[in-house]
Amino acid sequence: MFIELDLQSENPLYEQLIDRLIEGIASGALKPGDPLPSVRNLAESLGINLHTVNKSYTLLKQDGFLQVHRKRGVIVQPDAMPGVTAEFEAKLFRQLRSLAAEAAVRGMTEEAFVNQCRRLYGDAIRKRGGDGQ
Amino acid sequence: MFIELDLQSENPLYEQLIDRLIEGIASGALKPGDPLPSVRNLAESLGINLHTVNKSYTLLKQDGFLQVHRKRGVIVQPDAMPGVTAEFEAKLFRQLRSLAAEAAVRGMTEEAFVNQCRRLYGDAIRKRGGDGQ
Amino acid sequence: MFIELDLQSENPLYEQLIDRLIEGIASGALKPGDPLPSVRNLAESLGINLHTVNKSYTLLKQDGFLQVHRKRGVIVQPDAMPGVTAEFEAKLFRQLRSLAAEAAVRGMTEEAFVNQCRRLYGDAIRKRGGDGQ
Amino acid sequence: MFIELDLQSENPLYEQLIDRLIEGIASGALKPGDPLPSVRNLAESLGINLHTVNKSYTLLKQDGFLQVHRKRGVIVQPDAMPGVTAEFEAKLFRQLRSLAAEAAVRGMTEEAFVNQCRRLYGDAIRKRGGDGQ
DNA sequence: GTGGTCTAGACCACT
DNA sequence: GTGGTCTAGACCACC
Repeated sequence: MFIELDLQSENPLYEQLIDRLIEGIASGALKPGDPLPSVRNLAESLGINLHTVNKSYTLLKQDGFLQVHRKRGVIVQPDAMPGVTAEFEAKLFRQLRSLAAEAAVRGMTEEAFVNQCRRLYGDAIRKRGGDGQ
Repeated sequence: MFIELDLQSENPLYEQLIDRLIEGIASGALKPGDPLPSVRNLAESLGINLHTVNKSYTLLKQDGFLQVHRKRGVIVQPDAMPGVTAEFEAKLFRQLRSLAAEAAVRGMTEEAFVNQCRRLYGDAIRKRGGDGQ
Repeated sequence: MFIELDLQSENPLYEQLIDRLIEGIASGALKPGDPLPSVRNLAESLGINLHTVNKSYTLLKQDGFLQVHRKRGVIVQPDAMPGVTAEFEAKLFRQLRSLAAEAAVRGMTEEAFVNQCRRLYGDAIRKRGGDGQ
Repeated sequence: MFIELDLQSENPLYEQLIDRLIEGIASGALKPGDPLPSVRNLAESLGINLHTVNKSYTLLKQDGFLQVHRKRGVIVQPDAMPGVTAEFEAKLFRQLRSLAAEAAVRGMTEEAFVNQCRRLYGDAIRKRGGDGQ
C-alpha cells in the first residue's frame, strides 16, 4: 500500500485518502480483516495531520468499509462490504451524468467513453487475488 | 432549458450550473450559436447571486464552451467545441477510477457498471436533433 | 432555545449538544425550516470550541435532522424527518434493555418503569405547537 | 450464562460486561448468593483482558450488586439488592429523555415507544424463577 | 499504544 | 460572514 496524496489538489486530503483506501480494497491490496496503520502512523508516513487521517477512517467506518476493533485497531471490514445503496446509486448517477455529458460535448464517442469506463473498472480489480502489496 | 439547482448539495452552485449548461449542450437543448440569458436574467430566474452565474459563464468561456459577443451577449460556442484535452482526460480518469473502485467494492459487476455508463451517455445525447426547448 | 452543557459529564460535549438539539426539535422549540445559530455563534454562546459545535451539526446533518443550505446556513430539516431506521431501533433496543434490566434488579416495578417512559415521552413533545421559545 | 461481547461496539467492554451481568441478575440466571467465575476464568472464557473483567467486578461491587467473599470468591449480592438511588434515577432520566425525544422526532408514537419499553422490561425478567443456566 | 475528544488558530471557497 | 478543511498540541479512556 503505497499511498500518495496530492497536496495541490482541489480535492480535500481526507477524500483523496478515502479514495486510495477504497481502491486498495477493490484491487485486493487490502483484504477483508487486514489491519490498517494506526492513525498516527499513517499520518506521519503521509506527512499529514493525525486528524485528517482520523476523519477518513471515521467516514469509512460510518459507511461500513472499515471496522474499529477494540484491540486490533482499525481493520478492513471482514464481513460483508456495504452493497449498492440508494445513496451510492445517486452519487454514481450524478457524477457519471456530468462526465458523460462533457465527454459527449468534447466529441468523445459512446464507445470511447464506455471503453474507458470498462478499462478503469478492470484496472480497479486487476490485482484481486494477488499478493496484497 | 429548465435548470434546477440543489441548494443543499455539497457541490457549489456555480459548478452545478456549469454541469447543467454542458448537459444542455450535450442534449442539443443548447445549440452552437444559441444565445444564453444575460447574467442578470439567469441569476434572477434561478434565484441565485449574480456573481455565481458570472463565475459559471467565465469558466465555461475559458474552457471554450461559450463565447462572449459584443452585442449578441453570451452565446454557445458556434465554432468547434473544445476537444478531449489532457486536462479533461485526467479529470475523467481520476473520477472514473474512484467511482469504479467503489462500485467494485460494493459488489457491482463490471457489466452493471459499464451498462450504467452507457445508459447515462445515451441519456446525455438523447435529445440531439430535438427542439432545444 | 436555552442550551446548557455539563462540562463534567462523561458524555462528550458534542453528544450532549446533539441530544439538546433533538429535544428542541421534539418539543417544537425548533421547528422544521428554523435557522440554527452559526457554528461560531453557538460555540461562543455555549463557551465551547467551534469544532465541537461543528461536529454536532455534521452528525445531525448526516442523520437527516438538519440541512445545510448554501445561503441560509444550517436549518432544521424542513422536509420529512428521518424515520425509525433499523439503526435507531437497534440503539433503542440496546439502551432500553440495559436500563430495564437495571431498573428491575433495583426493584422498580414494570408499571413504575413504564410510567416513567410514558412521562418522559410526554415531556419531550409537551410544547409541540407552542411558542418556539 | 452465555455472555457475548461486541468487540466493535463503541461501548467499552467493561460496560458491556456490567450490562450482561445485571441482565443475568434481572432474568434470574444469576441468583443472590450465586458464585461468579473468577476474574481469570471469565477473562479467559471471554477472550478479553483480565483487567477488564476486574474493572467490571469492582464497579458492580461498589454499586452493591456483587460481594467479594474471602473464600467463596465473587458472589451475587445475597442480601438486599441496591434500590432505586438518586444516581440511578438521574441516569434513567437522562437516557430515557434522550431516547424518547429522538423516538418522537422520528415519528414513533407514544404507544409504540411505551410498548417497546414494556416489552423490554418483560423480556428482562422473563426467566425469573427459571433454572439460571 | 490505540482511538476519541477538545481546544486553538488559521486559511479557503462560496455567496 | 458562512461552513469546510487542515494543522498543532493536549488529555483521556480503554486495553
